Amino acid sequence: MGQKPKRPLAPAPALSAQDWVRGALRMIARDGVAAVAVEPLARELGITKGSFYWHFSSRDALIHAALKAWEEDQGRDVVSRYEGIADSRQRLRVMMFAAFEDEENGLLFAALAASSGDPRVHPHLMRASEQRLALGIRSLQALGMAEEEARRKALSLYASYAGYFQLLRAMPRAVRRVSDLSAFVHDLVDALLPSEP
Amino acid sequence: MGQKPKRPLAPAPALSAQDWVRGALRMIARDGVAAVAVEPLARELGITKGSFYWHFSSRDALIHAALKAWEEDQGRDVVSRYEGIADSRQRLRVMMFAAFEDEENGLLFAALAASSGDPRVHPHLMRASEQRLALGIRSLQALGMAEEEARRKALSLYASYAGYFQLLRAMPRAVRRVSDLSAFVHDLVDALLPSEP
DNA sequence: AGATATCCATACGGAAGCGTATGGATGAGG
DNA sequence: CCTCATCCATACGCTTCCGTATGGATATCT
Repeated sequence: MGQKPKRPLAPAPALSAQDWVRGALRMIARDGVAAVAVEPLARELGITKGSFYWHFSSRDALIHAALKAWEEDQGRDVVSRYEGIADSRQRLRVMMFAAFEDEENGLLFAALAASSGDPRVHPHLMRASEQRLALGIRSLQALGMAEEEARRKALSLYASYAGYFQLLRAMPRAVRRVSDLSAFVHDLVDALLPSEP
Repeated sequence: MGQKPKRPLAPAPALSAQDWVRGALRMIARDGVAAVAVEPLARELGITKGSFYWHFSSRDALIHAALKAWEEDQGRDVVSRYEGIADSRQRLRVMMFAAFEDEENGLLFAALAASSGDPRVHPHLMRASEQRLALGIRSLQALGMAEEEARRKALSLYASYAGYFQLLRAMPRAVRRVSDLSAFVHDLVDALLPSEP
């Protein structure tokens, strides 16, 4: 007697570094990068710091791992899913609809953008954004748009995306009661893309 | 001798609560609401906590004062500057241009939106946003737009605003090298507002 | 069974910030 | 000159978190 194993009965599946990374991403999505703290996260996972410092050398290492995982995800998506679509107009439409419909990713993006002041976040956010912007600009130019205008329009589209999820994160109810999402995106795309040839 | 008055010679102008509020707003604009800390801010002002706790009862009181000041500023601007313009199309154009051109306010808005998870920020951000959105919706309806569409378009405009400054805050150089601001806003307004009658 | 590697608990020291307590400095009024 | 209100400095206890040290538990291999 006198045992106090804390963990009920199961022999504890042993947490992996992945589990910590996923937890960190959850915390980022909820409260931003600055809120990623070792002890609170350990409590959330029902474990102690002892585990954490076995898997990671420091809090910074965890944050970097989480951001790296995020950036790789984004890159994979953009390249694999959209680069392949030949028709530029169609590619842009698909990109926009997919972007707006993936709420989880959109809210995570908003959380990272909210933490853009953090020097650990900045480079990852930068690369992901420039990749998307570049793809948008190329697509618009392929539709016969001059470079300057293509840059402006691509920025408009990207700002709309960023702002939408920023607002959704800040005041979900106010945004959702505005209207149907697909009608919203439809309007947006119709307004910002050049009309069909 | 042996005096160490720290403050050079002038008899110290005596800091006001206003000074602390302004400092808090600077810190918010730079690093978000969570970064508003008493001791660092005191150091920034070349003074100590002793002063702070004479003017304010707590850190929270300072934050609330700063947010209140911000909201009142916003409200005053919207009401006085734009409510008076009779022509709806013109009012919308003026609002958008003024909003995009006021970089300081835009970046402060972005910083507050980035801190939207903070329960102290939320109500203020909410009221300011709903006021602007409502004005946008009314203006668009006055142009003959149906309510549903007006809501969507107003949200598009507001999301563009929010996203633009979020991106400007996150990656100023990347955004600025996209193009001329006024051309950007011109494009945006032309795309999202109904064409002239 | 004994040894080794893996994974985690606990306890500690140190940093940073909040809020309080207390007293010093300065200026205005009597 | 003395007093009192205003404004600030300093020192303290408290909390939260980081990172380290150390040992315990469990599983696997031999």
